[in-house]
Amino acid sequence: MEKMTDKIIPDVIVGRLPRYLRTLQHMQAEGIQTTSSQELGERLGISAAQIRKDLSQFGEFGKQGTGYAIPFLVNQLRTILKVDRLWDMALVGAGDLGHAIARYQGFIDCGFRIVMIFDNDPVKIGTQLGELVIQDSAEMGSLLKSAGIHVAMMTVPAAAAQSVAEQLVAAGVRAILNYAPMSINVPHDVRVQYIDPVIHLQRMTYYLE
Amino acid sequence: MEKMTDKIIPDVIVGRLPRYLRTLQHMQAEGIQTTSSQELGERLGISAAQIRKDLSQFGEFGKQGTGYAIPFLVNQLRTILKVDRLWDMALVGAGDLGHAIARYQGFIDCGFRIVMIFDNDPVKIGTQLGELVIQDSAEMGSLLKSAGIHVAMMTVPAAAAQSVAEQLVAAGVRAILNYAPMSINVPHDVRVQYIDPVIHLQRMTYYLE
DNA sequence: TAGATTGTTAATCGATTAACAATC
DNA sequence: TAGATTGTTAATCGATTAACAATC
Repeated sequence: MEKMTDKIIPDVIVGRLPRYLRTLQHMQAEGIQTTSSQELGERLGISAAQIRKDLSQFGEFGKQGTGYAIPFLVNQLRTILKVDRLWDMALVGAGDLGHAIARYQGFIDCGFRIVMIFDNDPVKIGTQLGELVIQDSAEMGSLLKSAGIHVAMMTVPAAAAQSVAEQLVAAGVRAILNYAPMSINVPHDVRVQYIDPVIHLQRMTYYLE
Repeated sequence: MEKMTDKIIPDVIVGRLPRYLRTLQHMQAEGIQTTSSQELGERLGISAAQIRKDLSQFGEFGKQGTGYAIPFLVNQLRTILKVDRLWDMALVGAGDLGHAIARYQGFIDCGFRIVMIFDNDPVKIGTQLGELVIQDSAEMGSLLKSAGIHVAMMTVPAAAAQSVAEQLVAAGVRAILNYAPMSINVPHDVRVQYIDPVIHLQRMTYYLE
C-alpha cells in the first residue's frame, strides 16, 4: 500500500516516464553514457524544463554541469515504474492480434512476460501458441487466482470486452491493457489502458487536407 | 488548407472526439436513438460538462430537455474527424503484427482501408496477405506518390523506424501510426501517433502493489 | 406546464514554461 | 576557473468544473 507520506504524482507525469525510460534505454544501447534534459527532450519532442521538473518529483538524479548518468537514471526509472521485476501477464483472446502479441519478443526486457493465454473457442483451446498452450476461458478465474496474476491484456471482440474485464477483476487483476475497441467500466482501483488504432487514426485525419 | 477564420481546437479535445464517436456508434448498434451528455459521460468515464463543452466547440448539436440525437451526432463527428470518407492507407512491415493488422476487419467501417503493404524481406515480397500482395519497400516512395496516399501504419523494427518514417514523409504521407517502440522525428506538419503496449503497461505498474 | 438538459460563463484547478541561483 | 546544466520558483498558460439562464 502506498504510504500516506508519499507525494501524489500527477498521472500525466507518470505517463511520460515510460517514454523517458524507453528513450534512455535506446541511448544506452547506442553506447551513450550521459545525457542532458536538453538532449533527451530533443529526442522525445518534450521541453527540457518539463523533463527536469518531471524527474525532480522523484529525486535528484542529475548533476549540475554534466547532466544525467544514463545507467543510473534507467535504474531509477525502472524502480519507480516497478519494472525492476518481471510481471506475469495473462493474454485473453487468441485471434490474429493475440497470436502476434503472444509472439512479440519486446516484453521480456521491459518487465513483462505472458504466462497464460485464454480463448473460448474449442478449436483453439489446447493448441500451442509460442511456448504456451491456449487454455479455456471458463477456467480463467481460478487459474489467474492461483497464479496470483495482476496484469492482463485483452484481445477479444468488443462485445465480449466488458464481460471479460469483469472476470479479470474478479480474479484479482488490477491492470488491464484493452485492445478491444470498447470502453470498459471497472472499479476505481483497477487501471485500464486502451489500444485502438482507429482512435489514433481518426485523431490524425482531423488535421489532414 | 484550414481557413484563417476557423477556430483552433485544442488537441486534447480532438483526441476525445474519436472516443465519443466510437461510443455513440456502439449505442446506435444497440438501437438507442437519443442520449445525454450525462449518459455518454458515464459510458466513457468523462464528466457531462466536459462532453458538452467539447461538442459546443463545433456547433449546437443537442436540444435542451432531450439531449442529442445519436444518428445526427454520429454524422457530425464523422464529418468533423473527416472519416465521412474512406482513407487509403499503406502498411509498412509484414511481420506478425503487420499480418494481424492487415487482417483486421475494424478499419473499413471507421473510415480507413489498407491498400498497400510493404516489406523489405525478399522472402515476403510477392506473397499474398489478405487481398493484397506484399510489395518491395524499395518501390514504396514512387508507389505511394502515384497512389496519393497520405496515411500510413508502421510495424517495423525500432531500428528501422526513423528511416522508414523519413521515406514515408518524402512520399507525401502526412499521418503516421507508429507501432515501433521508438520515438520518430518528422516535420511539424506531419502527424504521428504511437502504439506501444510496453508504454501502457509500465504506466499501470507504477500504481500496482 | 413541469422536468430535463443544453450551451455558455466564470471560477477553479492543474500543467507548462521561463528564469536563475546553485554548483558540478 | 569558465562553461554547462541541474533543481526549483514564480509566472503563465490552458483545461476542467460548477452553475445557471435558456428553452425544448
